[in-house]
Amino acid sequence: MKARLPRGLTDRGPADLAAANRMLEKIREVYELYGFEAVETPLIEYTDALGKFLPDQDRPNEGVFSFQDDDEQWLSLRYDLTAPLARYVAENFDALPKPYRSYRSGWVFRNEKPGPGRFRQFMQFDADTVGAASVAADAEICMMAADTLDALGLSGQYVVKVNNRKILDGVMEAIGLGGDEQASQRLTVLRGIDKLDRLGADGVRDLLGDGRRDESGDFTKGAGLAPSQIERVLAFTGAGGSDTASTFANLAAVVAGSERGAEGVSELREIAVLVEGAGYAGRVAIDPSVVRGLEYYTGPVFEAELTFTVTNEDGQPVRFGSVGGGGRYDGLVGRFRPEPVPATGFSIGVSRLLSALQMVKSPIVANAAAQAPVVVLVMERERIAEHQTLVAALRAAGIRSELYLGSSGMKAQMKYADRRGATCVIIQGSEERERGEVQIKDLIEGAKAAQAIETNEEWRAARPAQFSVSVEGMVDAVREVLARHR
RNA sequence: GCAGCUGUAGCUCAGUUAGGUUAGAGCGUCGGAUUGUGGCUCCGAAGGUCGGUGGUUCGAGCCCACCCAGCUGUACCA
Repeated sequence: MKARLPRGLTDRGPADLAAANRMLEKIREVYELYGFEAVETPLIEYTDALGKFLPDQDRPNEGVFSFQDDDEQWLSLRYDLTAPLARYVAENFDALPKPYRSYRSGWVFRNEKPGPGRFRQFMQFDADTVGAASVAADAEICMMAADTLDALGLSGQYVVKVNNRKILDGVMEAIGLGGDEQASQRLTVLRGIDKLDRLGADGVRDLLGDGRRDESGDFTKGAGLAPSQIERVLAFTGAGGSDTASTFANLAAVVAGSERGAEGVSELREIAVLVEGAGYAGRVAIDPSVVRGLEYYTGPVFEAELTFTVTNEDGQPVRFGSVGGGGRYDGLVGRFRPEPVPATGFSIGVSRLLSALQMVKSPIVANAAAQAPVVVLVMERERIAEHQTLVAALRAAGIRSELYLGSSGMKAQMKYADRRGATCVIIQGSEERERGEVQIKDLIEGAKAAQAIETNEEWRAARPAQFSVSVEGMVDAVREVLARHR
């Protein structure tokens, strides 16, 4: 059998795990500080609780991993953390304080085509406030997102962009796409706008009109809007002015004649006032080009974007882009309840944010991995118990250490220690044992010394960077060596 | 799903103007020189159904058909 990792999934090593844990801990601290509390829900939910999607018998795993329970009910792996939270809140509604503010991180799964930076299993870190209809809740979430990015060492390198779905609804109304029968056309428009950053205004213009042909020759059908309708939509996405006042003036013009649009503008204005009043101007900013592709948002929508540039595979500098997003979803919890329940939340894409932190060499994630263990070599196989006492002494002193457990000779053991990244090894053969001593070899110093050595004979004779200490002195000596290379 | 490209050793790739004996290299791995010392150097070894199946041919890694897988773009992403 061939060992192979399913596509779209990934293994993680010690360095990645340690870095991710450090980052998650930092995010958690900020969320706790804001008074959010932890909650965890399972990876599996009833399929119908996750959304309107129901697996059909032919393709039950389209988009979401699904399977049938022994009672034939459909179960699915969660594809985000929002729908399971909605289920949890609805199910425990009477016991929870409202507004209920909670956070959680965990794996989510999507059965979609993977690509660079896109996996079928990935981690999200969410915070949500359920039961607060005020835009103050939305503003708080945005400010908390900003504080989180600051805490991670990204100050000045991000902006949390805010928009309002109601304004777009107003624009749709104004160009005659308001009715229920045009819902699918509205969704096409929404998704077209969402690609603005990737395709530019011209690409989006094609998508809103007849359609667009990509470089492989594949054709994507457009929304079929008339030129005047398209320009009105683009006037909305391009309404961001040089300052907040001009942005709002542009927005007011774009939604002229739509009550819902005006409501959105006024909500957005309220958020702007709250954010500026709290001193977050510049970090949290109004940006009409943010729409988000999801249908369930009902009001404010946000996106956290990193503004520094990275070079892509073609050598072109591009913005790092979005590391999280969210918005108000007043309809989701209400699906399980007789009364409507307002809610708003924000979701961080953990692995994307982590790669950003690694890219800017954030101290939060640099050298997060534990120092490699001290390796005690086995020189006299029949006296393994005595070697074990050396390891035990190191461990008792809190020093990460291990006994070589393979069957190879000393040379191979040295190679093993080298490959482990060990800072030093402990050598006790019969000579040292009889003297009550051990040899401590500093592998890092030794490697440096080796660079000056040319010949093999010299190399073998030199035995660089190693010294003898009494068994009693071993722990202190090892501590010194470790401290030198920390 | 649609479109394009690519499949030769663990990895990166050669494989020559027209098909021609036993398919190569570098890196990596393992062993030895050095049975108690990482590196360097030298020597050696292991490792391949040439993605699969069928076809053309005296003969296929190379040509043809179909299939599979991977990559890239695009769509979908509730």
